[in-house]
Amino acid sequence: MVRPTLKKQISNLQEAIKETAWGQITEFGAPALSLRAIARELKITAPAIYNYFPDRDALVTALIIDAYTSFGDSQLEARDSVSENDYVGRLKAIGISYRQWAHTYPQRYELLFGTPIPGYAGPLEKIFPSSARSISALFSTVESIRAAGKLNVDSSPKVKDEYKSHYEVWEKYFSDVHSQSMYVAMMIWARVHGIVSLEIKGNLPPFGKKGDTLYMFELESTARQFIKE
Amino acid sequence: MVRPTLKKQISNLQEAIKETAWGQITEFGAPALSLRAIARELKITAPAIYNYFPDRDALVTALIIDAYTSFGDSQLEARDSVSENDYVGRLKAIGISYRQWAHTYPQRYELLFGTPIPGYAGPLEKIFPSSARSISALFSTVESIRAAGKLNVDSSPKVKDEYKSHYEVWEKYFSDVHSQSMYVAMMIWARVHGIVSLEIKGNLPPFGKKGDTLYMFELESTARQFIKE
DNA sequence: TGTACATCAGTGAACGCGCGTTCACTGATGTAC
DNA sequence: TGTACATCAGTGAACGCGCGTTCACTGATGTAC
Repeated sequence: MVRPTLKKQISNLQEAIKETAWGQITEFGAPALSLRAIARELKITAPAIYNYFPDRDALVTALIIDAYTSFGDSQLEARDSVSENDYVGRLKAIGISYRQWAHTYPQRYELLFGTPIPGYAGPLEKIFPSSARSISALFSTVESIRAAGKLNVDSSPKVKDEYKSHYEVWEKYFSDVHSQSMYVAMMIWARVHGIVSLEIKGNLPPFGKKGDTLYMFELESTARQFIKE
Repeated sequence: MVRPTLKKQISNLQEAIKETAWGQITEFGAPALSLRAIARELKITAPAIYNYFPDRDALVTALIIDAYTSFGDSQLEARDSVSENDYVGRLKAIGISYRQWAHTYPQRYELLFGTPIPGYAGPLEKIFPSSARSISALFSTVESIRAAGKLNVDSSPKVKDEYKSHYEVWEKYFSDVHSQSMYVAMMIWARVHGIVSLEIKGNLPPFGKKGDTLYMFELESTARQFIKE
């Protein structure tokens, strides 16, 4: 029934296509991704790619999902590397891992959180699971802090009922996360994303690759602001 | 000597090209910017554009400089709309204006602070003056706070001498801004940029266009953290 | 074991497309006498 | 005022390029009897 040899070949070339695509993205940027260029580098012809991906968008979608998965792995790993009731430690570990992943794979970070590829409109429902999983490390940690009564509500944004309707999409995946936690998590995410994305784009020139100080300070400030000691 | 009629025509079409370019960027994104598409929309032929811009990159550079100028105008205006010694007021005004400008011109914001256009490597020395000017509203405000002894140094990141060499580029434009102020200004910038860029890219879905609450809260938190009352 | 057959990954030619840029040109406008 | 001339913004054809995608094909591999 199963033909292992063929199957192996298939998955090899499929992986090779994706790897080459990442190489191209690294070198020329995501918007310049081209099936022909990938084929050229792999020394195959362009139509061969169609045996593995129905069209260019499908390849991009696969890349995005892979990137979210890799990102999510590192986030969850960071969270779980610190004991469950060391709240500050978990938050910091997640934050440090966030920046590290982004610096290791700046193009993947760009692909996930930067400008979308022109002409590409991904199937959100396919992407969302891996996307939600990747952010769940942060969400679940903040929620566990709240559940333990350690969330400093006084210095957190107040949830207004009128905004609850906006949660719909997320509630499907984070039904067990209190909206208060979502607000705080979003705030934390925005802070780390702010520094990291300016760093990656080189818009933090006075600090160059030395954003460490700024970043670590921001993690400390943030933990101090939102977590009761 | 001067031929006003001709000159007027020139500047009209030059402006029209840039306006059309912004329209295209709004509709299809910056990376998809195309001289032929602009010409088509203006009902001229593509080579006519070469009378106004030596090549595509020059047009992009002009767009970027214009965007920085527009952005800088709004920043400086916001700063100067509040009396000089109302530090919190000035910071908030700048912050609110930042987000407003970004939401009014999301594509310009993207062009300035988002993913670069593939294949475009702008002449930084041409762009930097307008770029530096645009961020100077924030920098000068933080510096005036520091000079007045109102900067809360305890809750600000500490400047390390080893990083001073990274300031070179910026020092040319901000020689009168203390490095401590730079650190704080960068931190503030990263915070507003974090929220705004997530909003623009739709990555703040539970809040949608309702990022207001989060944003205003962040401005308040930030002012409270860095300014002595 | 040997042969006839089926599968199907990868090929090569071709499609129609849009792009930036060049070039010799044209024709309206404004200038000089 | 009228005419000959200069300017130069915009034209239209052409260049070489790369792209995504389609299609009929080929030829190696594995299967069935």
